[in-house]
Amino acid sequence: MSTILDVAKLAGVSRSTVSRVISNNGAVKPATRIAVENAIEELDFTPSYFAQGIKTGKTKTLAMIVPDYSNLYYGEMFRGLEQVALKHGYMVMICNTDKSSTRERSYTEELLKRKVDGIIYNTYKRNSENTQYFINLSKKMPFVFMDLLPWEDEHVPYVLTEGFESSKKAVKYLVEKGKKRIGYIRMPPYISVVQHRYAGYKQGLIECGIEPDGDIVYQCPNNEVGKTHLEIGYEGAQALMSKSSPPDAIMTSVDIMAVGAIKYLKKAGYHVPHDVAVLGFDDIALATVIEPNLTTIAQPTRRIGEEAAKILIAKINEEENVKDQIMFEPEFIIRQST
Amino acid sequence: MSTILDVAKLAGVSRSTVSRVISNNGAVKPATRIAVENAIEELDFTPSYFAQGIKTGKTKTLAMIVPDYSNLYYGEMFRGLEQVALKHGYMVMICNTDKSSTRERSYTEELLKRKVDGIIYNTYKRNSENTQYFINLSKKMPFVFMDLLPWEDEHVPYVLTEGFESSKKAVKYLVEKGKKRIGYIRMPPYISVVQHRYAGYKQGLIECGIEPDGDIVYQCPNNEVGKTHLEIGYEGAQALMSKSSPPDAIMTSVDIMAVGAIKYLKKAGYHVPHDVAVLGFDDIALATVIEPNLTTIAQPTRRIGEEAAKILIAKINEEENVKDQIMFEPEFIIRQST
DNA sequence: TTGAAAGCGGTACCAA
DNA sequence: TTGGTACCGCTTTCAA
Repeated sequence: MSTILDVAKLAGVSRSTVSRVISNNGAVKPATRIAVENAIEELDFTPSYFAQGIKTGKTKTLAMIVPDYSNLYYGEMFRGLEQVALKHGYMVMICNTDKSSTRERSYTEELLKRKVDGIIYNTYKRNSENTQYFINLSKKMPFVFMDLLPWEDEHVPYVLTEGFESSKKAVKYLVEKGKKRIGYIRMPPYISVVQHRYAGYKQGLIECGIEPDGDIVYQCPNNEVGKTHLEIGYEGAQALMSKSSPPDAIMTSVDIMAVGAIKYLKKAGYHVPHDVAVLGFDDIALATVIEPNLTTIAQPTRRIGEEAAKILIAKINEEENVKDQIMFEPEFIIRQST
Repeated sequence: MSTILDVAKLAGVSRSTVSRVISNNGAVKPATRIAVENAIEELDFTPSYFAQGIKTGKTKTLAMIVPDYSNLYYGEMFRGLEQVALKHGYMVMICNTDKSSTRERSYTEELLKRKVDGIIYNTYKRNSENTQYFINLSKKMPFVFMDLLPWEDEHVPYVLTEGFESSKKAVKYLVEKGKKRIGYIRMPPYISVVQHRYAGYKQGLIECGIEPDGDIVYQCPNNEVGKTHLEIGYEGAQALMSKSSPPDAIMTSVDIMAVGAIKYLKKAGYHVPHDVAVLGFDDIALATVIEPNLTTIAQPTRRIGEEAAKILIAKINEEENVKDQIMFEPEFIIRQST
């Protein structure tokens, strides 16, 4: 492995000049630059990340914290992130926290030690302690919250997909389709982004002149460890259909729950969407695999990842006035399940 | 951020002594060690990865190269990998190559620059040029091939799941079920691990006294860019069923293709498994979501990731006689699709 | 068992 | 536009 000194000697210049060429920082006469570049080429020289980092403090590394990597949603987001990152010479580490707040913290501390340049944080819970920790962190380093509702009183960078209005519209669509009793399967309320969607659902009912009925809202029992979202959807549908006055349509917080719900409904002999319509949120790949294909409120997942990476990189480069709050409009995709 | 010098001052010793304590390298008097540890604690000091790395060359970082991250199979593998890595203080970078050999190379060169301590390589293609490059690399640094057939003439570290015998057995099972014409949907032949499975399929037929018939083997047109495996499965089933003498059972290289095949068969009005049985390989989560649930040859995917990490870490620690060739026996899981 | 000091491979300031 | 040089934070001889 050749060093900057080897290059300097071969090119007949000083180390400083070589440094200027490789970091593209400072004026170098074109002829000199070419000589240096040739020397770099000839020696197949690449600067050491360590030596660079020790001075600059930059690692050219981003990290993404996710609650559950077995949800393909994050895989899709990663692809967008990776693409932008790579274009700018960054690499991405993935930190899977298994929905544990403790692991979110310990992982983050590890990332800080490693001096990653920026962090993308996919929230799972919104409890005050962890949340405050991350809000503080977001003021000290490039940081983006994903899928987390903005706070009124704090400026935090975020990228998310609108969930209130879109859920409201979905309710109206179901009502127009003739559905009278629209149920909901939701995650625990401390998961904030999903709260948003649920609030839209309730508001939609009210605007259609329907009184929201808590009896046909299924909420996952408190923090059921080990239960996948698929299972929650399955059990939710089962619980809702066993009510004395069961729903004729079911909305869910996320697609994968809707898939679980459909699985139960079919098994129990209900026809989807004739007996019960089902509507999801996300538009994961699975939505077009299951039958009937899932009607859903589609997030531009890959683009979300791309934008997050762009925000981070702009902040790392200390660009002024970075637009660091982005809300995407989802797309309502009607398929066979409604 | 405090430095080693701050710790040294506070503990009343030299930088060298602090270094000996943190790297656990060299003799330190117990009392001194405790004083240093207290100072470290008090200052919340953590050594800089850069400064350490510049001397030791170690980054405590692993990388995993995958062809297509939207296949959840790799997500599952990552989980196993991550768990073991974390326990030993390592973090993992994921490199998604989109099945491009060029990107495999460029990504790897980036990893080398970053001095990652070990690489896990999920092969997609087996072309001589890239393969030779990686074989050479595997002799120079901790490296594990995943899902790649061993070579006769080279010792390469690998972790994979047996595919020949298990595929053979699957054929026999289908024959016992009364199936007479067993077709196959496969990936292009340059994907070596899948070759293995296909060879087992053919051998199984022969041992059952059935002449393999190329007419009911669907092979994805050469390197169809943009086609997902799901789509290939769909189109494969379509092609096979349009033959003058269509199959009454279909095996596939991987589960996700089987899912695509089932999707077509149902749409075209065939009953699975009565008209056509379908059998996959992998046991991805989707296998129990689709209907009918997929019969498959299950890989212990998470364990594969764990073992790969263990091999890598053992090699990094320069342990002697590391068992670096592991073949798992798959489990045959009978569900509803056969 | 400890400390002094010379690197490691770069960056960046200052002077020329 | 260039070179000299003092770092960056840690490791590792070498002497004491």
